[in-house]
Amino acid sequence: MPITIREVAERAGVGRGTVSRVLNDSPKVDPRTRQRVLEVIRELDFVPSPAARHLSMGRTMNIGVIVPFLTRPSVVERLRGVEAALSGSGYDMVVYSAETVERRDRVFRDASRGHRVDGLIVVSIRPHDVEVERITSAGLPLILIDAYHRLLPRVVIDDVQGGRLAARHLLELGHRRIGFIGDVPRTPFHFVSSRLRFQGVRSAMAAAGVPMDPDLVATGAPSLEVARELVIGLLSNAAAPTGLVCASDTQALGAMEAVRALGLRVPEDVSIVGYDDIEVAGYVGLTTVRQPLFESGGLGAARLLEAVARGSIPVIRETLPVELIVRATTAPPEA
Amino acid sequence: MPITIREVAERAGVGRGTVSRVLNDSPKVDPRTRQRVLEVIRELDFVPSPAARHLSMGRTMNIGVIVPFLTRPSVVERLRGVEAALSGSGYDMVVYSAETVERRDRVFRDASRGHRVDGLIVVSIRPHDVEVERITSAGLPLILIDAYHRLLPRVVIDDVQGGRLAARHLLELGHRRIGFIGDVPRTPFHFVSSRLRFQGVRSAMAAAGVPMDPDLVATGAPSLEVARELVIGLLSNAAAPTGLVCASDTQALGAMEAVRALGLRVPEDVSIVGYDDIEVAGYVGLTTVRQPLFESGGLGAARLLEAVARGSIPVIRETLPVELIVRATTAPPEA
DNA sequence: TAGGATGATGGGAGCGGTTCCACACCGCGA
DNA sequence: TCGCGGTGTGGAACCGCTCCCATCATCCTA
Repeated sequence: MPITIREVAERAGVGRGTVSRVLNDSPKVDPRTRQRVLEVIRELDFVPSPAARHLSMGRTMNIGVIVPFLTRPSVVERLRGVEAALSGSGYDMVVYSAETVERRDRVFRDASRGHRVDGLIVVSIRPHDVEVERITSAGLPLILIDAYHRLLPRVVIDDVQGGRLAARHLLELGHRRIGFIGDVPRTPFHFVSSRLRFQGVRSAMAAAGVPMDPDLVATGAPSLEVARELVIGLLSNAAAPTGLVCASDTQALGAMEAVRALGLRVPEDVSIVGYDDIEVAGYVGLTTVRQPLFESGGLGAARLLEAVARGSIPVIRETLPVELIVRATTAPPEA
Repeated sequence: MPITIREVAERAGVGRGTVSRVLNDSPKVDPRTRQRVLEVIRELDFVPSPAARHLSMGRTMNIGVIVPFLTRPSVVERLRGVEAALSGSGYDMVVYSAETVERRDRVFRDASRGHRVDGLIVVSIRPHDVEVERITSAGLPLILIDAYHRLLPRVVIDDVQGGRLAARHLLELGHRRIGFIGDVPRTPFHFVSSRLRFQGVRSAMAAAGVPMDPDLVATGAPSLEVARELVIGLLSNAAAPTGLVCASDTQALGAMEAVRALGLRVPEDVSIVGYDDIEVAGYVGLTTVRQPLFESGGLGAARLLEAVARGSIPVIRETLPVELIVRATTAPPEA
């Protein structure tokens, strides 16, 4: 049975209120008394019960993080950022993972109902209006990372710019027939990054006065295998693309495999640009767009903590920049 | 201000005790009363406060998970398994990440002191004896995943067998000069899997009557780059290995890069076996050892939940099997 | 019809903290 | 010497729930 504040008080010969005051370092405690209490606390290895503290203060010292598939490296990286920012703040990180569509809704209810957490971070998922309504009306601070909602604060990464950089790079190399491999347009989670990246590609093309051929755009589940099949389809086309922008490195790897499967070469026959800069990207020499994933998680968490401390809703709409990493999968088109 | 049990009781015209009984579906409640209470609960969208519940029951409904680097895909995969097993159990998952050595100790203290969690899962880290002592004497159920301690229950994967399978595969192909690329022997986290895998390699070699050349063993940080340098060193040797077993796929990728950097070919000049079967392994055709990572997390969490329910310590020492996935990076040695 | 067994219920106590109020004690000036 | 304000302090009340005990209604049996 763990030590309670009462035993500390007895042992130190003071009242429970005084111990509490020491714990919350309230100013009105005699230095000598404080010293004595602190000694007893150390001696007994006393740690106040979070549950009791929460009950009387109405705060839980938990921050909830709702994430989609932990299989996505980008999600994990953001989660790491959140964890790093939370660590040392006194807040614990409670992870709610919405791996499947059915779990999505339950996770939102679990996380936002009752008094489970003091604040909520939602990564890469767009909450429904009713969820937003419930959460905000419950006074629960909420921040989105890599997601958009007109009523909510967010930290996002400049996906449009990322797509633009990728396409512009190919254009500058001299490519004209540029394709795009993206995520399916409408997912139950409302992932939007792929769409935004595509938007960036289009805008770069438009700026360069190069028409975008809709036949060179293909979407599907963001797996290596699906991407490979999509790209095989594109390349079998009469007017095949000479350059491809992919919405993720995983898909870019699939694209590379497709090119090779057709007996073609990267970058001589087809240039490929990925997105994410995952570890193997460097290994295979993939030209890609790097995003500050870790930082986005950290920034979101930091802003949320401020809001929780102030008891207000976070105010931030920040867009972090991306960076093009040129490696070996892009080159001027032959012929 | 959220609804409390008192308001539900008033509105339903019953006592608080009765509402509590309904919530915990205790048998002794008249069906009609229960019905009425449930209606009011739904009507008011009432959710009992976890903090209050915890305080009076002495349970927090939190399970703590201590993990090392979330950058390791294997750790994330196990975490997914834990999360899946916890989901729907009513328990929330609190993640403590020990990214750095300094944080390691603090994380253990945070997680085990006070009444923060009802049970603890430690992934891939070996707790110190004093930590074990403190946690168990506090009556906190604890289970290790991918780690060993003589006093603690565990779920591990058969690393020795994995190493053995990998080496045996190379031996059967006719290799005799077999090397090993592993993790540094002593890390602050006490990672042991690399060592066990090496042990398996040795035992397979011994069983086949093939001597193991200590010059063909190299260890270093488990990154692609470090592995590449190590392998370049090995291959520059007078009597270079024809086959390599690597303690992780990441290292195997580094090894492949090294082989190529030296103008040699995989598998014609050097056969390579990885470990983990991460996503890109299939992509690059890496022969590797697949382990039930997700399952190990799930099994550990399930056993812990049972123990928490029974109020006892978990009793399990389970070793899960591995599987060799033969792809394109292994072949009989030339010459 | 009285008495006992049984089942359903109300409500007090307690979980371990925080907060607030009352009070003891101090030094001060009148 | 007395009264005053300020400072530290002890302890009651409370946070929202569970648990347990006492109470009461009901039904069965002698």
